[in-house]
Parts: sequence; C-alpha cells; structure tokens
Amino acid sequence: MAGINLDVGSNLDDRKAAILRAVVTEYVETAQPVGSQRVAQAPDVGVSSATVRNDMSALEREGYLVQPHTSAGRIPTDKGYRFFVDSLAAPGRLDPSQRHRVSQFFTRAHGELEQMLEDTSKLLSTLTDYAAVVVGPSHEAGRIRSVQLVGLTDRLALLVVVLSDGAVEKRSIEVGEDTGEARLAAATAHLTAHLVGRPLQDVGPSAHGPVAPPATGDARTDVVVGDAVSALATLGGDRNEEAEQVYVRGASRMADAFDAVQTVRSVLSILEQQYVVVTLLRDVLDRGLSVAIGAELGVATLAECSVVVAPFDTEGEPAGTIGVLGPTRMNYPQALTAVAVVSQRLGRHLREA
Amino acid sequence: MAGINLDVGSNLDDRKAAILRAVVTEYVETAQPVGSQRVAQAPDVGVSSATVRNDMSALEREGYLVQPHTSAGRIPTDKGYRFFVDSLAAPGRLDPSQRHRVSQFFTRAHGELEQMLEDTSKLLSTLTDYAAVVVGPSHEAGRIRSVQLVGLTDRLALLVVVLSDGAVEKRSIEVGEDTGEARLAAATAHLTAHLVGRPLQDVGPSAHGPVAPPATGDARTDVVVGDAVSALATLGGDRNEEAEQVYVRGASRMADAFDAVQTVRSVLSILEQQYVVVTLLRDVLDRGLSVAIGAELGVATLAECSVVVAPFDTEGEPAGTIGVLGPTRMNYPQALTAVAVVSQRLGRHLREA
DNA sequence: GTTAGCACTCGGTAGACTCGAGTGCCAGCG
DNA sequence: CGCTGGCACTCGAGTCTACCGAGTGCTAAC
Repeated sequence: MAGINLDVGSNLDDRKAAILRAVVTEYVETAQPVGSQRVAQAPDVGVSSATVRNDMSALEREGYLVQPHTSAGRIPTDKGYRFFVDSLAAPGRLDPSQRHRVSQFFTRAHGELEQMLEDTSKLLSTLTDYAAVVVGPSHEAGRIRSVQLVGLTDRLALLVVVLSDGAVEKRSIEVGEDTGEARLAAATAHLTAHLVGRPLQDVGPSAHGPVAPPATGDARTDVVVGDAVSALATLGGDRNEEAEQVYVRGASRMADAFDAVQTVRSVLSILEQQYVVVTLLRDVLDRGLSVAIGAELGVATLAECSVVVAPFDTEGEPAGTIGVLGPTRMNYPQALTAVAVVSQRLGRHLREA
Repeated sequence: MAGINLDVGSNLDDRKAAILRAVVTEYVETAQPVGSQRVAQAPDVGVSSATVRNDMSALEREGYLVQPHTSAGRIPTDKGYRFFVDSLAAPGRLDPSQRHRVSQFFTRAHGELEQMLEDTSKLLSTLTDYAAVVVGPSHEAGRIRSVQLVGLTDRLALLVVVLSDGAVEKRSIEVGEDTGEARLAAATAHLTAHLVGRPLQDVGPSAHGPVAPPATGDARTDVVVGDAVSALATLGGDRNEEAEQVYVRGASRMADAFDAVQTVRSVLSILEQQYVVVTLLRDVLDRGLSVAIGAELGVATLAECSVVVAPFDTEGEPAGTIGVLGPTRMNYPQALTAVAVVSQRLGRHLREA
C-alpha cells in the first residue's frame, strides 16, 4: 500500500518524470550535462535542488540518466530519451513560420511524383534541421499499362514501359540492322496485345512460369519480341530488390549535430547507402514504432542517432515513408510534429493530384 | 646573361622546382608542415638541408610556400600547388589494383545511361577517395522520337516522350472524364504525326514561335492535344535550366579530408547544391583548365578544396563531364590519372553501347 | 519526505617549464 | 661563388601543477 513507485524501469513518479523531462529538454538545447540546480529551476519541478539530486541519482540507478564523470551534470541515456518520447502527448502544431512554409510548399507544389518526393525531402530537412529521407511507393504490384519500342539508331531501340501507377521504365535493346520502324511497330503491337494488363512480375522468358507472348509468325519480329521480353524480365527483377525511390536530403546538417569528425563521417557514409537507409526505416515501422533511438536502430555506427518516421498513404493504400535522422540529442517534439504534418499533407496532396 | 632565374613567379630553378615538388608530395602525404631536413632527403634533391632552407625561404618570398608559424616547416600555397600541377607530366597509369577495378567495372557495366553515370561516379569516388561528380549529357538538342499518351485513371493520363538521345520524359496531364482510350489514341496519333522529329524546344503553345499541331477536327481531342502540348512546353523549359543529370557520390569522404567540422559542413552543403557543382565544373572547363585549386574555384567556402575535371565524349560530341572534389592537399597525380582514365573509358563504353 | 548545509570530486583552465623540430644567419670549405 | 656545417634562436606542443567552481552525495534538521 505504502510504496506506489516500487516498480523499476517502467513507470516513474510524477516528479521523477518531470525531472527526466527537464533534463532531456535542457540537454537537447544546450548539449551540456544538466545539473540539479538547473533542473530545480524548471517550471514544472517545484522542489529544491537537493530533492532533485536524490531523484536524479535514482534515475541514474534505474538507467535513465548517466554522468559523464563524477561530479558533472547528467545526460539522458537511450532509455531516458525513450521514456521522454513515450510520454509525449500527440504531436502538437508547428510554429507559425513553419506552418507557413509547409503550406506554401504544398500549394505551390506541382510536377511529377519523383520531383515531389525529392522536394518533400528537402522541405523536411529544412524544417527539422536534420537529414531527411523520403521513400517513394514501391511498384511491386505494378501492372503494365503500355509497352512501346522506339527506334533510336539502326541497331538500337528503346523499350518504354508504363506501369499502372504512372511509373515509366525504359531499357535499351540491340536489334538487327535491318529492323525498320515497321518491324518495331509490329513487335510493339504484339507486345501490347499480350502484355498490357499483366503484372510486370509475370513477364519472363517463357519456359517456366512467367508469361511470354506466343510467336508472331515472323521470325525476325519474334527475335525482337524475345529481346524485349528479356529486357522486361530484368526490369521486373530490378524492381523487387532495391528499386524503391529514395531521397535523402540535408545530410550536411549532420555535420552540425556532432563534433567528432569521425562520427560525422560514419553517419554520412551510412546515409550514402540508400539500401541501408530504407531497411532502417522499414524495420522501425515494422516494429510498430515511429521513433527509434540510438541502439534501438541496431546499427553500431548510428549509436548516437535517432530516427523519426511516419508512413504516408494516398488512397488508403500505404504509399511510402518519410523520416528524419538526427542525433539522439534530438528535438523530438519538433521532429515528431514536422514528420506527422508533412506525411499527412504529402498524402493528401498526392491523393488530390 | 648572368642571371638565368631572375624572373619571379613564372619559372623556377630546377632545384627550386624539385624542392617545391618535394614539399607538395610530402605535405599531401603527411598533412604536416614539411621541414628542410625531410626535403633534403628527397631523392631528386641532392643538396643539404641548409641549401634547401635558403631556397625554401626564397620560395616563400615568391609565394609558393607559407609557414604556419615561425619555426615550423612549410606548406604549399595555392600557387605552389598550381606550379606542382602544371609541372606534372601527362597523366600516368593507375596502379595495378585500380586498373583492375576500372576494367572490371567497365566490362561488367550494363544498363541504362543514368545507372551507368551514377555507378561511374561511385567508381571515381572509391578510386580517388574524394567526392566525385558526373554530369551527364544535356539534352538541349534532343529531338522528339516518340510521343505517347497513356491512360492511367479516368481523369489522368501520362504523356511519355522519347528523345533522340534515348532520354525518356513523362508528365501527367488531367483529362476529362469521358476521355476514353480511343480519344487518347487519336491524340497520340495526331501528336506523333506533327511532332516527331522536331526539337523539343520548338514545341509550345502555338501563338508565337513554337510549333503547335493544327486542329484535329474533334474538339475534345483538341483539348487533350492542347494540354499535352503545354506539358511538352514545360518539359522543354525545365530541361534548359538545370535538368542536367548530376551524380555526386562519396561526399562522406570529405569528412576525412578536413578536421574542422565547420569546413566539412560547408563543403557538404555546397555538394548538395547540384546546380552550384555543375556550374563549378563548367567554369573550370571553360577556363580551359583541368584542375582548379583553392581560390581559383571562386567560391569562398571551397578555399580549401580543389577540383580535377575532364570532359568525356561519345561520338566526337562532348557528352558530359566527370570530376573529383578534394582538399587542396590532394593527391593530384593520382586524381588526374583516375579522372583521365575513367573519362576515357566511360566515353568509349558509351560509344560502344 | 523535503531541505539546507557541507565536504568532496574532478574536469577544465591558466601558468610555468621543458623539449625539440625547424629556422635564419654566418663563417668556412671546395 | 655556391654549398654546407654549425649555432643561436624561436615557438608550438606536451607535461605538470595549482586552482577554481560546478556539481555531487550525505547528513542533520525541519
């Protein structure tokens, strides 16, 4: 009956929670270890520094805080940040100037999806002052909407495929010298007749499983068609693996976030590996999180980084992911609202376009 | 008659030149100010350290070297690097392991131009350990090879344009709800008939100058055609300004090159502005240079950087530019050969593809 | 349970000192 | 005459010490 706060590591005293919040807030702002005195001055901590000291040493024992050295202030651990983030209310509103910027951006926005996603990444990066990532829709389920062979030179033709989601892919194929426009047109017609409407995945070099169109009756045309189908197959293959559109912007801002050049270097080099970044975001979402902090990311070189993510969707369907990568010492409330607002508006914008 | 080396700033004594070269080489390697003793040990400087000292102080007077502090070794100035670079023989050969890597790369290389250029940028970056830039061909002179309207949804169609150089561009346009496949096909046929073969630039909204196709006789089809032409016009516009394909890779390597985080930050932020990077490379080439050193770049924040560039061409025609951005303290011989070799092989590869 | 007070810790800074790499200059040598 | 060995000098970097003060943990009092 007496002890309300005997549980270790899960729930905290109201006061301890307030103290922890104060430490996080202060540390995020100043990047300096926070002392009891300063915490005692925080508005929603109505006790003396001595009391704060007691609670802080308890918080340290419970793993929420650490001291860089004896007799220095404290800084939050990953666990401390985690508590802080979990205790945040629903994302608030952006400050007016940022709201304005976001509005401007989305009312002025135009153009193709790719451009849109890239610009969104830039926007998010400037809003938060961290690196931003936007992952576009994966086309896995795309159906072929149009197939066309366009002659470029005597021996070179371009296969252009339009998928149902508006993506356009191309692949050049070599053709025999005597392949005129007529034959290309015939091949195009043949491909169109047999492949439009099918999922890209289904197309492959006949034999086993994947669909290939039947012979046309003209041997040379068949060769062209065959080459085109092979090209289509490689296209389908490519897309499954890693062909998601990824836009990482504002990586340079990571240089401000850390003062060890070595850290900057390793973080940047991660950001250059798009595949890793995508996996990272996906993992976080798969775990049902919207924030991953330090070691939670599971990447050693990102031990000092956190990620804030949100999916966006267009017509009810999940369409992609946006996220922010910053130091663990991140302004989480700000980042969370920025990510939430942008993902929402992006989805809406795409739905309307 | 007597004084052979009275000219200041242009030609140097053989010995002074050797000394300067030694300083540059040594400094590039160690990043430490170079003392007379060490220079005296260099193979092609056959004099004592005292003599070297005299020459070094002369070189300092002439602006090729500076002392960070009295009684420290010397480091090269931009002018010193410039002399060093100008005195280099024609680019040599890569070391065997790198030759191997380049060969591997180009024999295995396949796929579309864009992918090729991006990969080349990565290659160049790993070869040199600096940031690499590849600027693809600008399509300014591209002629329209194919125009096609593909229906995506009831009210959305995609305009797909193939240009003579193999580039594919798309733009979505809104259409009336009752625009069926038939009407799109009609519009496509009409556009094809009137626009294929024309330069993209020439296409515009009728009135003045630019070409627009005549009316079809069907009002609703004309609307679609009109919209498509407008979209084409914006496409042409976009491309002129900044639509060059730019691939900057290996930016993270800049973090190793400097130890001031501030410098890293500003260099990275330049690299993120593709437009600036492209302009930079173009300027260097326009000046007829293949290397620009420090202040020569004309960008204050790149005072500690140098650039090595080379154009590459496909069929005699200049097709693009590749380059490397590193610290002024750069391994110029290495970078020069890497850039030369890669630009040459890239050109050859594209010609053959 | 909270607070004021106090002794204690220890990182960071400033000053004194040393060490040594590197210089400039000079006198002597070939 | 140009090169070289020698020498006095400079000055940054590293080491050591002392000191200050922010911050702590503990204890005794409220």
